Amino acid sequence: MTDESQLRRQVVEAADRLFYAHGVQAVGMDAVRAEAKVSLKRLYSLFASKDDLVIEVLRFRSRQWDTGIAATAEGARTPREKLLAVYDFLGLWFEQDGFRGCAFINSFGELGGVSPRVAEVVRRQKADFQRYVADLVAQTGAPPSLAPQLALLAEGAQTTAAIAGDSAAAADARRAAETLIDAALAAGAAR
Amino acid sequence: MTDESQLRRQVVEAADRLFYAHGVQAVGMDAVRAEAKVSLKRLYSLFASKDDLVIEVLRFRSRQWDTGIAATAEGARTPREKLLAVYDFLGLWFEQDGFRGCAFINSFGELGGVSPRVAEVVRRQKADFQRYVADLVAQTGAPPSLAPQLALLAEGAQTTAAIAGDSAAAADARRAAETLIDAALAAGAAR
DNA sequence: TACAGTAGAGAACGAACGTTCTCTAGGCAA
DNA sequence: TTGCCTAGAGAACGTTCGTTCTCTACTGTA
Repeated sequence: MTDESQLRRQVVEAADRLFYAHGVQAVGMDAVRAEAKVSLKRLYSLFASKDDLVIEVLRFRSRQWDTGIAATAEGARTPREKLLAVYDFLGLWFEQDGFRGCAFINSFGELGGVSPRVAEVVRRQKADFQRYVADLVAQTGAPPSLAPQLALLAEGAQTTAAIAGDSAAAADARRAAETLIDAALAAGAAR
Repeated sequence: MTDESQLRRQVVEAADRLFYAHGVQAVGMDAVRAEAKVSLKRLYSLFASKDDLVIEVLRFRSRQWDTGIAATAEGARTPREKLLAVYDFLGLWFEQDGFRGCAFINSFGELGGVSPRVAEVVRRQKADFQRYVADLVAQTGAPPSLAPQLALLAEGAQTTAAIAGDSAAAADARRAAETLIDAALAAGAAR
């Protein structure tokens, strides 16, 4: 049982590496098998189909994102700093070797039009992030309309960094976020 | 000759519809043939391979984007209004039936990892847009650092609207852009 | 009418892929 | 040791897809 869940994780991580680097459809199940160092039989005993594996990989990425964001927020004290920490987190990520954008956005572009399950997982992930930002915005006392604006910056930074191959988008987004937060707080205070 | 270029356009538009709706790899050349109402032989006499067709479709989208943005800017007088018109353009696009995000971002996610040609076309398209925004920013007199911030909002709006299936992202981006532009101009004036 | 050339329809080919099946070797109980 | 069960390696199967080939019908010309 523990052995099985450990194997599942091993396969999911291997598939995640390959899917992220090359795209889902460009990676065959045999390549996943080789990367995960499992037999094809075992692979199909752990996941009924490639579709199921793809969904599991996305859920895995989702958990990774959550813990990464939470860890970065740890180092920040005020809600404002926690919000800005999101962009610092993005900056570190963009610098990593093999960064190729947001796996959810990529998967949505590739499979969202044909796989409702993929579309749903991606939608949920993005909705969760919107909620996370909205909570922090509420804690700053700024009006709720600030939250989607800050989320837009984060989404835009991910695609821009991926396509331009330049991590500067994180710093750009952070500076824009500072301006927006300060303006929102000033507008609130003036009222 | 004119006949040939007209046929090419007919095929490119058909392929664009299918690729955009379902993703490139989910659409076979036979489906393109059916949608374009051409024979397979003719199809391959117009485009040497599916790869070539994909590139041509992206270039077609690129021209469409350029003319769309230019047309929207027509109705605006000041550089500031031209910048904000970008988000109005996005808003109209998001409302259209079958909107499924930015074709360049989608293609990059699907094929960027395996096709350098696709990655290059996407990169160029996004760089052109950055330049367009930077030109307008310069005309407003705001510091150049404002430009990538405004571009981030546009990129983020496209993915957010696609995934959430909600066109509100355009209005969010527009409001954020107004705030950023005003803040940048105020900071410049204060100096 | 006879014929050459062209283009369409779609069959055919070869490769790749998701999935299943077969064969074999190794471990373990009796 | 003998027999049984499991699991790995990878062959095999059925399908899909990109691309090419074949056959047929039609057009225009002499």
